[in-house]
Amino acid sequence: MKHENITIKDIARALNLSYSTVSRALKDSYKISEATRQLVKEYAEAHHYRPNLMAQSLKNQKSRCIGVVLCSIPNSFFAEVISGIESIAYSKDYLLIITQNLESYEREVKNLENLTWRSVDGLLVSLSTETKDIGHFQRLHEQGLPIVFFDRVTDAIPTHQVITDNTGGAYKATRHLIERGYKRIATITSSPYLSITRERLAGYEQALAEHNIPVNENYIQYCAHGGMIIEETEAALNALLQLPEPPDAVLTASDRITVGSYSLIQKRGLTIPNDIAVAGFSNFQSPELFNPPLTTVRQNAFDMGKLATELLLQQIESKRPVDTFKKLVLPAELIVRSST
Amino acid sequence: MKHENITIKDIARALNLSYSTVSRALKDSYKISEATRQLVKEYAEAHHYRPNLMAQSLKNQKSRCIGVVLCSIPNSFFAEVISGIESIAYSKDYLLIITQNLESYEREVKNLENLTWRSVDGLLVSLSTETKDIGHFQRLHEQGLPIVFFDRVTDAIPTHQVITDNTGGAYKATRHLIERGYKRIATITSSPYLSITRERLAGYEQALAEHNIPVNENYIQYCAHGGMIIEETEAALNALLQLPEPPDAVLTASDRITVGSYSLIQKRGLTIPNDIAVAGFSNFQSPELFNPPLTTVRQNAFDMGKLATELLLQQIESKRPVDTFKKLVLPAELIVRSST
DNA sequence: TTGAAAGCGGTACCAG
DNA sequence: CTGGTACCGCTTTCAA
Repeated sequence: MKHENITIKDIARALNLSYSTVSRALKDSYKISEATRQLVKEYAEAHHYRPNLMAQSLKNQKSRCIGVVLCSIPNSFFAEVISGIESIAYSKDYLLIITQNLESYEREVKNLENLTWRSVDGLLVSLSTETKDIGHFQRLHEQGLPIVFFDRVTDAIPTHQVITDNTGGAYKATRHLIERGYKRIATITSSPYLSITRERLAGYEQALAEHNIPVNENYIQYCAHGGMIIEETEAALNALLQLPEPPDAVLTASDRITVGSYSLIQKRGLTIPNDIAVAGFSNFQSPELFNPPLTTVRQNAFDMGKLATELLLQQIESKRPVDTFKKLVLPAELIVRSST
Repeated sequence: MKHENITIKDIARALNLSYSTVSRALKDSYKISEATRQLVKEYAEAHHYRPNLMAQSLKNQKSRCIGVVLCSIPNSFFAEVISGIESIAYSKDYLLIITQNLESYEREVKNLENLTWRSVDGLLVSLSTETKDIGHFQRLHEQGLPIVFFDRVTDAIPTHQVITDNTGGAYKATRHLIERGYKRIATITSSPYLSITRERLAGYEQALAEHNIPVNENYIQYCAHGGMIIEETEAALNALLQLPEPPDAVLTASDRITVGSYSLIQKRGLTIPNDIAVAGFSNFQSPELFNPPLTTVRQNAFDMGKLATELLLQQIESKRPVDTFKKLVLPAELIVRSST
């Protein structure tokens, strides 16, 4: 009842052809007469023929599904990435299976099992903050499953990567703070396992080094779950403010840490930027509406999703195995507002 | 290479049984001896047997996919809804196909075609602002495809619905404005085609009526695309501010309209709430960080996604056709902050 | 209780 | 260039 869709057999019967001829005509296979091809195509068109994807999948061992592995869908950065992924996937008739792990290694593994069960044709992955061991991805990669990492990547698996110029972004923000005259610049960053943490820290340290400011280890605070748990951000902030020489500026290295810190600082009655300046990585839609307007390092999340998907589909559809991999680095944009 | 998964045939061969026996044993079919059932199940377990979903789909004409139709993935409200949908769908091994139409009727229709081609088992739908004619959904519904509408619903199709108490939310916000002493309360709302627009308008008018304030049609402005296009919000705001008696408060009826208005009002150099107060429907994560902190009507987006999905799956898996439909109404929460 | 076989809708090989 | 047929993995009648 639900799908009284026309099938190849219907066409064959109607046109007095064999199934195989119809199938070939539809796929523009080389050895087929122009006449039959025309005939079949016209009939198919007229009757709204759409190949049954389940049958195709079963036969071809391809599902035209791509799996997405990330920590949180409503996170503004990842929501934008998904939007970018959707734009490409959908235009190429690929289906998206989106999973979120809420920064849990266990859920990441479980989601991955589900995705492979669904026999996805490829994977777009941004690692969870808890993920130290990437064996689960390694195994799939060795079995030949195309994987593209984005944002939170790993170099342990040879694949395409799409990331932001995190080092450059952190560098620009830190240099900006230095130039504004701040002397004691701290940073609250994400899990030390993550590539983005290392990269952003590198930019932070590079800017300090260029201005002959020694790195003070006390000024570097980690949030094991990227600020998903507000208590983490609070602990980090407390640790900073309780120092004998508390920082006069802080670079926050993720969306949730940025917003969490902003809120916590204000709750403590401190004034931004007079008591402490804040610059943060954030893809919030309206940081200019914040009080005070927030200086942000913005990532191009939509394009990241698009590019990662393009690379993945390219690899999925490539005839011969891909063995040279690209690392795409998107620019990070520093937007100075009055919080610094 | 990629999927050296064990199949039913492998089990049958190993255990010297027929395919059909194995299949039945695995599904706890009634006529099967306890002994064989045990044997098969243990072997399957031990060898990590997972049924091939593509084969199952083809045979059962069920894809275990549900399609999601909405306007914009990164919109904070919908992103949260998706997160709720994911939480249920994934726990029940359903796959999610998410489409976004950017408030375009044409894209909505096109996406719907793609979804039905994918033979989804059911649909979760929130209409686009442009959608006046719902024939495309009607046809599918008549063919027996389960559909659940959420947020932006239609009464023209008998199905489950999950919505927010929009009328109550708008009523509470408007009453709050009246009680605060504002006299000329305007509203900028979404497309007149949408259920949420009508419902929110009803609440607005109810509050005015209860306080014997006549409705001034000039104080009601529509944004045809729900504020997705900033120019719409700007035009609406201009229309209000150019009135001989411009409003001293405004109720904004969607996330994007709220944020857009906030930004535009500030750009004009007006002070909130002194020059004009703002209360708005919004699921932004941190309206308390705004300048000034924003009074919001908040919806329970995550639960909306969860409930809608539960209703849909219930219907999909129900043996006999469902003919009584629920309309679930979630509470709207007014959170007063200093913008009013 | 179990087995054999048809079929879901395509694809691709082999013959002709 | 076209037709016949086996098969992808699973479900489900029909017989035994």
